[in-house]
Amino acid sequence: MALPNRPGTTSSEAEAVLFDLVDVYDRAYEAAAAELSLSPAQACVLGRLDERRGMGALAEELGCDASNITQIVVRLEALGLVVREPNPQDRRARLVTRTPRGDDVNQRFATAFTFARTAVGRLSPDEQDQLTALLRKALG
Amino acid sequence: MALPNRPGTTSSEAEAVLFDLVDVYDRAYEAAAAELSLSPAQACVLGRLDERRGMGALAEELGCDASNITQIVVRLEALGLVVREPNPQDRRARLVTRTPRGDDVNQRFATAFTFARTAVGRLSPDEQDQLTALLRKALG
DNA sequence: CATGGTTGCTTGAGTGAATCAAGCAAATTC
DNA sequence: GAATTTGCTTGATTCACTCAAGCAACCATG
Repeated sequence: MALPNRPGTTSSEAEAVLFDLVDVYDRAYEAAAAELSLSPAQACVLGRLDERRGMGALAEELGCDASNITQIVVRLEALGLVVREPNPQDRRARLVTRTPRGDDVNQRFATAFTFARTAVGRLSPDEQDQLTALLRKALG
Repeated sequence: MALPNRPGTTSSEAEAVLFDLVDVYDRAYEAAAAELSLSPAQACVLGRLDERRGMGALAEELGCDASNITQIVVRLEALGLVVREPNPQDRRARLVTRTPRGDDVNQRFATAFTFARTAVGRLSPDEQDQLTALLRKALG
């Protein structure tokens, strides 16, 4: 299990709940990925492939180096969850697509990662709206 | 930058804001650690050392293998931020303490990691209470 | 067109986090 | 006092991540 991104001290109660939330969320994400024998990074990339797209687009969206994506995609490909096809428009580029098995695993991941669904589900529709508004405001 | 723990699809708005929140939080934590040339895991361990404690206690609190803690502490020790002293009560065990430099770096990390403080600070005291209550309820 | 720069991706080297298995020494239990 | 358990470290392995370098293919511009 990955170490939490949790500071040592907390000044307000609201902050403390926030830390808890992030911690529980991250662990749930990791656990859901692990159920399918995926790393969090692999689950994340797999989830972005509803449409076929290039390596560079993935790197940019996910905010990391292209070579990082290469590695992760290579592993997903080795697992048979993804294929890299040549891009007919640009022979340098490669388009990544989920295989049917990849679709299946991705679907099962979405089912297994219940955290956000469950958490939001504990709130009434009104409360959900309040939460949304408060978090939007807090995020600035 | 680490890949986000973000699923591919989102069903409700509240969920989407939650994903954003976690994403922004994690990136802010990582960035604050990076400012001090620490990894997130190192910053996390350093933050737990307000009192001296054993390796095992750290591992248990942070929910990971003891050997993982060993590595991280070894690196923190190499950076001069932490020392491992023998435990007079139990000669198998070792107590980890921050050095003065460790205290300083930890303090500067706490200052640099403004995310939660800033986010909560955008809310009025009433709103903070509402948020706390909603998140508590959502966390179950 | 040629040639020079840019883009898209991969490779290689290096670091760190994480896990598991194995080991060792000190403590505990019986 | 022998067997077990506890606390930690070591070693091996995997993966994520970054940076630098490289290689094609694309795209100017003259």
